[in-house]
Amino acid sequence: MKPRDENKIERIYKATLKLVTATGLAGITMQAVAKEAKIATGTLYIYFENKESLIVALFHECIKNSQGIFFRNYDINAPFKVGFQTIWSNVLQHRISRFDESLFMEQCFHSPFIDEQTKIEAKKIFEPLRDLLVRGKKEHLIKDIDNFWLITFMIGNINEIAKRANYFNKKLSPDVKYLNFQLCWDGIKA
Amino acid sequence: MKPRDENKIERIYKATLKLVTATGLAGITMQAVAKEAKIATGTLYIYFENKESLIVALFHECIKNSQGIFFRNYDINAPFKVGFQTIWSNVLQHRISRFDESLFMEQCFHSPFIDEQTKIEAKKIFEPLRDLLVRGKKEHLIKDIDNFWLITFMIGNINEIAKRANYFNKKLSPDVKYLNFQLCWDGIKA
DNA sequence: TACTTAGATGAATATAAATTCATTTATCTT
DNA sequence: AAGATAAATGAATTTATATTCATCTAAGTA
Repeated sequence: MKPRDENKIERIYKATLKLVTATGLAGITMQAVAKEAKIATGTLYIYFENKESLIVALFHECIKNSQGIFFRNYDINAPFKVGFQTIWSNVLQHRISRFDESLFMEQCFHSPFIDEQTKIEAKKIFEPLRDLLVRGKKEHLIKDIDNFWLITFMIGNINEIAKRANYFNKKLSPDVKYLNFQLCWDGIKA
Repeated sequence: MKPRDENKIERIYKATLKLVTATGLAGITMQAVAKEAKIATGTLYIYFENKESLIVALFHECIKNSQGIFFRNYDINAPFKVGFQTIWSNVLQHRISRFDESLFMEQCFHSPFIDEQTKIEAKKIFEPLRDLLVRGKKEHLIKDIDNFWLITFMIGNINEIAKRANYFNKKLSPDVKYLNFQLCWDGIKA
């Protein structure tokens, strides 16, 4: 038998992300994906049952990728601010280096493809961050505000940096990253 | 001759926004819009040349609506913090009360429907805010950081509050608004 | 009141996109 | 090396969606 070309799924994902970045979820077609991935349209259906399952599979892949990055080098025993800054940097790093995946996930959240249950699952990524924030409040290092709003503040901040950096083609030097972190930190600190 | 029912355009816009909120730009069809607006599909084409021009027209309508709200009650001669808080509140108010419009505009930015020139035009809304921030820096009230990042910080903050408030069905009481403004203000203040 | 004009309708048509499938190709097994 | 098996292809088919148009309706005008 002929074995599968195991790079093909990767190629299909890449192609889909590229097209979604260019034209949005509304603009992609299976033919365009196939062409971009340099395979025949029929081949898509060997790897994915249909368009919806391609998108759902890619969504889960993106979630998995982000999990691997968000808590990299995060030491639960490090001082609060160190841990917080590590996660902040990781999430920003993720949004920048995998901008197309971030955009794709965001569009999926408001599409007919992803069901409610999946959305709820996807939110659980941030559990360790919640624990850290509780600790920060106990240690009186940050404002005593509901985690919900602290995370809203932090994530909103990071998402917009990534979006506008990408959109306006801004380079995120260490200085610029530091300055942005400072805005976020001064906001939440006690 | 039979006159146009001038409420019809409004009904079509409402229907489109409702559907985009529910299923994203990727999910809408002209038939669904017509059904939601309780008119015949053919009637859509009396008011709009085609699907694209419906979306483009609605996009411009949304931009216009936001302009009217962002600088309401904004007094250019008021103290810096007052002016800043007025704009912050207005933008948040807009994002909340016209959440569907905000979502629609955001999706349009990454869709095949809106061209580059239109996107650039749409960004000009915030001009008066830029002037205010320059003044705040001159008066040493806020950090001496490029406007680009200050606006990124402020808008990212507001957008995420609106999104998560909507998504998790959170009520934004004056207390919660104040607490969120405090996070933003402590971030940018000198 | 009869006539004219433009809006409204929704079934019919055109177009575009998703999906299938007969055929070809590549690799493995014996 | 021949046969078996599954991948790959892309044209053909099906399905979905955009758009048109013959017909009807309502309001204005003479």
